[in-house]
Formats: sequence, C-alpha cells, structure tokens
Amino acid sequence: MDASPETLQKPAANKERLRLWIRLLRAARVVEGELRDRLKREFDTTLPRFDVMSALYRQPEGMLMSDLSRFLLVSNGNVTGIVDRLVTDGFVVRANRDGDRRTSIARLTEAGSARFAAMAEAHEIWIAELLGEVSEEDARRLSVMLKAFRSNWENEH
Amino acid sequence: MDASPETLQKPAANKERLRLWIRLLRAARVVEGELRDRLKREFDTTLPRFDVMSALYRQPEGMLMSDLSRFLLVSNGNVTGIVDRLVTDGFVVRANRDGDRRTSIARLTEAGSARFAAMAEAHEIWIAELLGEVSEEDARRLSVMLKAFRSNWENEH
DNA sequence: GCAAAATATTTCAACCTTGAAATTTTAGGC
DNA sequence: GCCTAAAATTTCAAGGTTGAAATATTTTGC
Repeated sequence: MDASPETLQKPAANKERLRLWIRLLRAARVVEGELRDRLKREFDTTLPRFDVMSALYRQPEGMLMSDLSRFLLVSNGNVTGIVDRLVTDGFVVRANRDGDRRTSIARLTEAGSARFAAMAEAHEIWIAELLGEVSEEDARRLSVMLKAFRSNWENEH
Repeated sequence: MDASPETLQKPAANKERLRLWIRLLRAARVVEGELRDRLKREFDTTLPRFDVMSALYRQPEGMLMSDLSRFLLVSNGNVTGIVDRLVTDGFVVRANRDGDRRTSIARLTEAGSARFAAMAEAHEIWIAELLGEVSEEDARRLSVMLKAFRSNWENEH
C-alpha cells in the first residue's frame, strides 16, 4: 500500500523517535556510568572487561576472538587488548583450535570464572536497584520491543 | 506499607529488568555504531564532537566547560580535549566570562553553527530511518517512561 | 588585607575504541 | 606442489574516556 521510504514518514512521528533516541541514550549513559563506578570500586575492574568475561562465562569451552568481537559489537583490535590484559591478570587463557594456528580461543580460567560469578551476582542486584522503578510489566513489554528491533536489524544488515 | 529495599523485590521482576537492560544496551550500541559510521563518512567527524556541537548549538551565547561536561554526562578532562580539537578545526571559540579568569565559555563559530545545522538535519533523518519500525505511539510511551526514569534519578542523586 | 577554602579548568597516565595496515596461516585453483 | 586469495588475528596511530593531581583564580573568614 504505502511504498514511501522511512524518511518520508509523518514528521511528528520522526520528532518523537528523535526524542526517544536522545532519552534512551541518556538513560543508558546514566546506568552505564553507575555500573562503571561500582565495578571499579567493588571489583577493581572495568565495564569492557566485565563484558568480555560475561561472554566467556556462557561458553566454558571458550570463544574465538572474532566471535567475541562480533558478539560484543566491538572491533577485533579492541578485543585483543582487553583479552591481553585479562590474560595478564590470570582470568583468561588463550589456546589454538584444532591445528589451525591462525585462530585463538579465549576462555576463562578458574579464577576468572569464580571472579565473574561474584561480579554477576552483584551486577544483577545493581540493575534491580537502578531499574527498580520500572515495573515488571513495563520491563517485559519494553524488552520484547527491543528484541524485535534487534532481530529486525540483524535481518536487514 | 512495603518497606523492603529494591533488592528484595520479586525475583522474576529483577530477571526481567536485567534482560531489559541488556537489550537496551545492545540496541543503543547498534544505533550508536551506525551513527558513528555515518558521521565519519558524511561529515568526517565523531559522535563526541557531534554531541558537543549539539549542546552549544542550543546555547548561542556559549556554555561553561563544566556545564558542558555535566550536560553531556562526561568528565571535565574529556570535554577539554574535544573542545580543543573543535577549536583547532575552527568550529568553536573560547572566551572568558565577566572578569573571572578561571572560567572558559565555549561557543560555536559561524562555521561551526552552519556545519552543525547540516549535520542535525541528516541526523534526524538517520534516526527516523533507524527507528522507523517503532510506531509513533510506542515512541511516545517509551519516551515518557525514560523521562520519568531520568527525573527520578536526578532527584535521588 | 591575608591565609585558607572553594571553584574552574587543564594535565596526565592508563585504558578503551576504531579502522586500516601488517602479519601469519590456511585453502583453492591450476 | 605452487601461487594466489582468503581468513584470523595483531599492531598501530588517532581519538575518546576517566579519575586524580596540578594549576590558576576567586571567595570567604577573620
């Protein structure tokens, strides 16, 4: 029926979307900033390190560097640096897959796994606290909406 | 009535909040990444530069460095660097307020203002495109929710 | 008036981030 | 079996980010 491209939609709707984006970004920054402070204070670590450990925690057998960067939506070079530092700290080890000497599989050490478990527990409580005023119903509705948004995006790109 | 702290809420609700946070963060990263690419490609600039210019555009008489960093939710030192580079590029100038030689007011030059106007126009179209599948009604509802979240946060901190 | 506290900004080291180039290794075409 | 293309990662320069220390200036208390 309506074949006009997205940019020719009702102008008021586009203003509303812009407002939504700005507020979403600010809310995300507020929460991220608070999480960063707490991770630093309580566990002497950073959000990027937490993210990497979180990804690895769910894959005990480890992840390729490229899978890690794709999953986290960051560049390859970025992951290299973060993993390097986690290795230095003894939380992650690198191995090769099969006989392929190009690949590098990162996985948590026991110390890394234990450390992440502690952080994840605190993290969940922090989020519950920070998003405490969002009702369960709102959270569920919003969450579904965002998942749909992501799926759509993935399919198109 | 119920005086239990946020962390003692219904566990299922907390899981739902955690899921919401993770999805919100990922959605924000997808959109931010796309905006970064386009700003780089079309205007040879960065998101932080865009943010600073956006803030200054709304205050033609300029902003204190500290107001800028508070508004953008970033550190003081951060703003110093970004403004330095915008000054080098001829988009921003610094001045002193009154006789106070501690303060530094940054404001857009004419070139900066013209450049931002062009970027803002493109930016609005991009957001309309990227969030095109969010209905106007959803956008409004979500937007109100996020504003309430922010207001609450500001009052508590 | 002056010393001390408060205010505004900058500087700096460490880390994060990207995108492009370089490196190393494997796979494919012939 | 080679040679070239493809794949996986690392390296690197430039910029972004924080938090703490340093600098410069103004205000306050006395």
